[in-house]
Amino acid sequence: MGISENSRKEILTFIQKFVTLNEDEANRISSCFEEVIIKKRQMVVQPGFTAKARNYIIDGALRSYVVNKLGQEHTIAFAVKDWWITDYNSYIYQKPATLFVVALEDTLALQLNYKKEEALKKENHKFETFFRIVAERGLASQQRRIIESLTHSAEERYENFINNYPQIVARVPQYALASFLGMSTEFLSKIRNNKVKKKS
Amino acid sequence: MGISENSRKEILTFIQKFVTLNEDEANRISSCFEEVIIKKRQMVVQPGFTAKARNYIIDGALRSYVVNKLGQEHTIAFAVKDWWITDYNSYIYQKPATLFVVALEDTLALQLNYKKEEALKKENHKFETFFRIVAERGLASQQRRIIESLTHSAEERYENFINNYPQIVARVPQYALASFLGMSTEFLSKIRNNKVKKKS
DNA sequence: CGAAAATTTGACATGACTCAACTGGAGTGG
DNA sequence: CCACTCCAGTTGAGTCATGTCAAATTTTCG
Repeated sequence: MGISENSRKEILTFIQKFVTLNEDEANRISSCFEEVIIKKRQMVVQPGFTAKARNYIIDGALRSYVVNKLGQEHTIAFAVKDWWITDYNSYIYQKPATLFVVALEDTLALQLNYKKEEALKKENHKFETFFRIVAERGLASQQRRIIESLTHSAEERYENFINNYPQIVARVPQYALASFLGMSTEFLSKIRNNKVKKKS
Repeated sequence: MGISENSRKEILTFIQKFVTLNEDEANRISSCFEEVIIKKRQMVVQPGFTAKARNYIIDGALRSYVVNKLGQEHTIAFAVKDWWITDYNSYIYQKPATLFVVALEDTLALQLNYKKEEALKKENHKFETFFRIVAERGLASQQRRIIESLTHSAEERYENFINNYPQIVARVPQYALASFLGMSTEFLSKIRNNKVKKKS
């Protein structure tokens, strides 16, 4: 019980980018997190079960994905250091998940339980503000993702991704990246190795 | 000046789905909105200019879209009665927009200015809660959109859309729907008229 | 070291796009 | 209120971007 000194420092640094906390507040919010080690391939969310926590990554990488009726996986999100991940439809509405959230490598994360988060938001305006900002930024980032996927070809999406998120590319297997970018692993492989036939 | 009685009632009903307001609070928040009529084809957000307001639709329909370098339009979102729309990347960070937001028909909307929204969120925990919930739900809805677009064929996306949002299909031109669903107008037309060749 | 997982490659298939021509309404001005 | 224009939608032919399949190769890790 209680999180490590380093994790506490990390999460508080993150929170204080957005709101300024006094010592009591810092103690209060940091005490609501649980430190967990998620082993590679371990699931933290599974379809059919309600996501009971959101996960803040201290170190490592998680990935959320759906499996369609043909058995194909589609990556919805990645999370590396400093990012949050969960199945938001499940977490926010506390209903069964449709996503898997799985560790791509051994990962150290802080979990915030839904009930505890509700209590935090209720008891202190600053905590409410913090979660509002996190949600807003998630919204803006997803808007960017939608724009990117609608307006660019497979090759452009890959180029843009490696430019914008090199730290993710470095840690994530290629099949997961391909399914995030909305293409087959084979096609991504061809793009990477310049095997795609081009006109002109 | 001040908004009409009906608009006031509509927005307060919406807000009170999420938080309970006393009379002073109801007066305070409703007084921050401005009622506007947006004529068909009129823009409320344009690339290069910062989105200074978010728009709540009382009646009518708006659409946000990007234009890519080939001049093709891609619809990012629709908004009809009870929905919000803006360029969130521009609004939240108060930086220049990349999207157009335009009226598909003459529309009555309530605009909430960024500065006024900031003040509201700051002064009252309940208002902060309200905007947090709106952002969270937006996030969840965009997560659903991303899943839908990654996991379904053009034809399935169309079928699902008409089942889930018949009220939007009824008000929105087909080219806008096609570009929202990520396909060409011609292809959507063929789907609608069963002109798509199928196997077996 | 060996097995399983991930990636690569080539041949072929196909879903969706482009282009161009045509049709039918809706809006506008005389 | 007619004539004209223009915009949205339709259709078919041809093409292309990306997918599928299957086999070979490389990497990872127990």
